[in-house]
Amino acid sequence: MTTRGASPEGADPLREAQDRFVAVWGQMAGAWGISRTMAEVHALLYISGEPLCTDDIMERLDISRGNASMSLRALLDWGIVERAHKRGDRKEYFNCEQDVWTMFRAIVRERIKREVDPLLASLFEIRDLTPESKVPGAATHNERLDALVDFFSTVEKLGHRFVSPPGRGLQLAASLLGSFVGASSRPAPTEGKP
Amino acid sequence: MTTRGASPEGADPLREAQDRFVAVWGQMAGAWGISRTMAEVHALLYISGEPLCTDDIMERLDISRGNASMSLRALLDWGIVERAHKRGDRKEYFNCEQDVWTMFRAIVRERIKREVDPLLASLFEIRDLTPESKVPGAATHNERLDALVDFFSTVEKLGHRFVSPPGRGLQLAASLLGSFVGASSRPAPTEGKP
DNA sequence: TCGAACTTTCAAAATATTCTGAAAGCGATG
DNA sequence: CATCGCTTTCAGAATATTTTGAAAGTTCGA
Repeated sequence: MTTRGASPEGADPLREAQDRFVAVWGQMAGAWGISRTMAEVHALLYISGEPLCTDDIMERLDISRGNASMSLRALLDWGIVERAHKRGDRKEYFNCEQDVWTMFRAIVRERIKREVDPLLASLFEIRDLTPESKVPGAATHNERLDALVDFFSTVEKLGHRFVSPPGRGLQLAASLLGSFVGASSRPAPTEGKP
Repeated sequence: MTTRGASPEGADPLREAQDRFVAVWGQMAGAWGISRTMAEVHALLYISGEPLCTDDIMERLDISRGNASMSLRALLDWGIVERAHKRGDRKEYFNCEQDVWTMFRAIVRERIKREVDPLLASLFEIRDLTPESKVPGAATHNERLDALVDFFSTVEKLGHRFVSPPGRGLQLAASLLGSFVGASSRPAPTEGKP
């Protein structure tokens, strides 16, 4: 169906842009430690901006029902997609959080919980394996562990600070740091970046 | 064979703690988008605090020469491990950056370069597919893209600010935000820690 | 209580990533 | 300039992750 018609109406540029966005977002997935499909589902819900049902997603992304279901479940767990319903329709629809800052606050919250907190717990345990009184040679080893503990404690506190208020955590941090953000101030739009 | 002098037990607590740390750090790897082995090699170099050669790493981690070589190369590319040499020894040794803040600055620098910058470039391209003059229905679509562009532009600027100075970027941000960081303040470590 | 309309689950299949080991490469030394 | 000691490369093997699809589960209306 995507065969380009010679007429100006042949291609749908909006659809095309959406597909590009879905692909780009999907590529990021690896770096973020989630599956490509999960990222694509999220991308589709975000960029289309309206509630979609499982079948919409299956068809648009060409994935199986099971895959769509599991990806949606994971997105719900992350708190960046929510269920929605249409009157007189038994199907479930899904809606992506549309405020970017709220979305990333949810992501940060979840990653702290899943990654930073367990890591800190492990670091404490590991440090307790080598009390200097019992393990004389462990001084520098313990210092190295402490340095990591300090670092991740800071990250955790900063994260909570970013996550908890309804306000603009990161933006606030940014302006406090002296950079004025808020206008997108992009480089030349048409062609690629330096 | 690890029997060290008068130690009553065969166990070496320091070695054990190192192994635990290597395992824990390795588990984080998935979430960070790097391979488990690469993270383990890094963990070993960090926690042992001294230069190790390829054979040390192979033996300690029980991995092949090829794997060790590739992981080390990747760590060098990330700029968190450096080559070292011992006099009268032809082997190459490897040294991990020992300052945690410097280490994470390198990581942030690299991730911005590899993930954020290309993403921003793609977002600009995608937005240019749907100028409102040519694609009347694209207004909200473009707004959604702009919201992401703004967000990642902010992230990029903040990142550079954290990365560039030799000082304590994140710590500074943290204290400006009003949280007092620096003491690790967590479940009581068995050993007294200031 | 039944059955239609959906959703979720999960074992097996498909796919992607990581690891190995042997061979090729490299550069210092005799 | 041949050899030695060490490092890097890469095709194929091993392993891990992701996806599918069909069956089981759930919910709602009559």
